[in-house]
Amino acid sequence: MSSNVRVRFAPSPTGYLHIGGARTALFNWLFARHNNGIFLLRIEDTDQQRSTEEATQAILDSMKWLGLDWDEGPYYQSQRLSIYKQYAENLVAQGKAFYDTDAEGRKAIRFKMEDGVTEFNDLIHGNITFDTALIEDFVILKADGFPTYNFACVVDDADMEITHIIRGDDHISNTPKQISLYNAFGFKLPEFAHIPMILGEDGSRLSKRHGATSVTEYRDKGYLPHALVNFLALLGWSPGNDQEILSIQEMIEKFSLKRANKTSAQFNNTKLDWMNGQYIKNTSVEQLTLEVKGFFEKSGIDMKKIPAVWLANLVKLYHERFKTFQDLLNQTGFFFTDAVEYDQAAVDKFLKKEGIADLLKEAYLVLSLVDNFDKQSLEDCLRTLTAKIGIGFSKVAQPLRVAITGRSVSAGIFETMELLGKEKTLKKLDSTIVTLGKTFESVKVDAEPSSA
RNA sequence: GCCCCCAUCGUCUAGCGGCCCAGGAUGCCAGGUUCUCAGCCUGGAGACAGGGGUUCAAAUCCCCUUGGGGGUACCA
Repeated sequence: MSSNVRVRFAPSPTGYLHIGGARTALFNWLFARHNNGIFLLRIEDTDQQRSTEEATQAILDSMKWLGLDWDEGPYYQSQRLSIYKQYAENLVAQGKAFYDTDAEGRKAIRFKMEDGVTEFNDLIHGNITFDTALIEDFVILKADGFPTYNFACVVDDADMEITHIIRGDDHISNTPKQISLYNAFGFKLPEFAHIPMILGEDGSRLSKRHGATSVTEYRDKGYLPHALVNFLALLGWSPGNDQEILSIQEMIEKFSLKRANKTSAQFNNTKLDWMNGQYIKNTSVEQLTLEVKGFFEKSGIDMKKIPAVWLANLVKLYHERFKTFQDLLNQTGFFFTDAVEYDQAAVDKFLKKEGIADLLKEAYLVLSLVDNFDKQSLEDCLRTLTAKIGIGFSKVAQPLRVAITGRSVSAGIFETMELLGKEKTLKKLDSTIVTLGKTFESVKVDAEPSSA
């Protein structure tokens, strides 16, 4: 069943789609889908200086990545110049607008603001009143023949029969101008819903200095689009119960402007990370493996030599341990290199002890004798070793972990060795034993070469 | 400066006059599981910006103050 609801997302292509814009797009999209209405996309490229094709493409890509599909458009305002001109001249003919030349000699058309009171009922804020005497006659058609935002917006929204204007509340103060325009033309007024803005983590306006602010950056850092959508949906809206993880379908079913907030929200990367982790845990290993492959490839790892089964095992081992694909890459980088990159703190804590080299050599020896290099055999092997020496298991597990992975933190040591394989495990271990003798000064070890 | 919007734990929020000495999530702290971390489980600390009203009763309604955000362009 369709309805007459028609909404739009109308970004200006002067930069990437940022988080705030994405949330506005999402609310429009959810509103349209919930009401079986139409969601259309309109590119407001009326600023010839700042609009770029790259930005337009980035916005379209971001929308697609997020899954925000549109039913009409994208329409480009730059292709509708004659329409705006016609409407503007019509206003001049009616005496509601006039030509004006500024100090720089630029000739533009200005709209005559009538003194009075403009009041409208915002779907989110309720009644909002403005004294239009405080608003000056504003330009509607610039000297370059392009319309200004307020003008093009009204002409298009009326022409495209937009029923609900859902946009950031930074547009509240534009609304009286637009309403005056609607009235001047005799257009039917749409409903207005001004949703709060998204602020940076420090509560100030979201800007580049807050780190990642564009949708593409989140994509490139290995976030899942649904997680971002879910997170964004909960910024300024809630389903009314304690549910935080919602499928797209659930969001559509439950979405309502009545449950949208008036208060601006601060973007919180930490919670986004948690949510992305939740989505990763709820995504199958098969699916993740596919995406991880693509992500690792883009990150410069030669995946052609990596068997699919092996990668799936890696993903399985880290399934509950990583929050983003970038995070996974950071944690598992050592699997893809021969050299061991040491974390200094880990070395200081676990390798700079007397007798460590000997202990690792013993470990090397027994490990080299393990035929089936699987986690069970490895566990039996190492537990036997520590029992024989008479030390706690962690006394060997940690040095071994640092020796092989370079860090004090990793997935289970047996699983890690199994996945790494006997050859590479021994190679890394040997490399550490050698390094211990050479450069980890303050450690007294014999200069004899490590056994192989 | 002027105009507009907003105000519940650090953060995201539930709450729409009594069910709230305020619930959930995240983050943080502690304990458990354990080869480390993560995860998971259990517990804990943590908020109605301040001041006036209205009312038998206010986080919820009104006013003021303060704080934050937005606008004031031939930007959108």
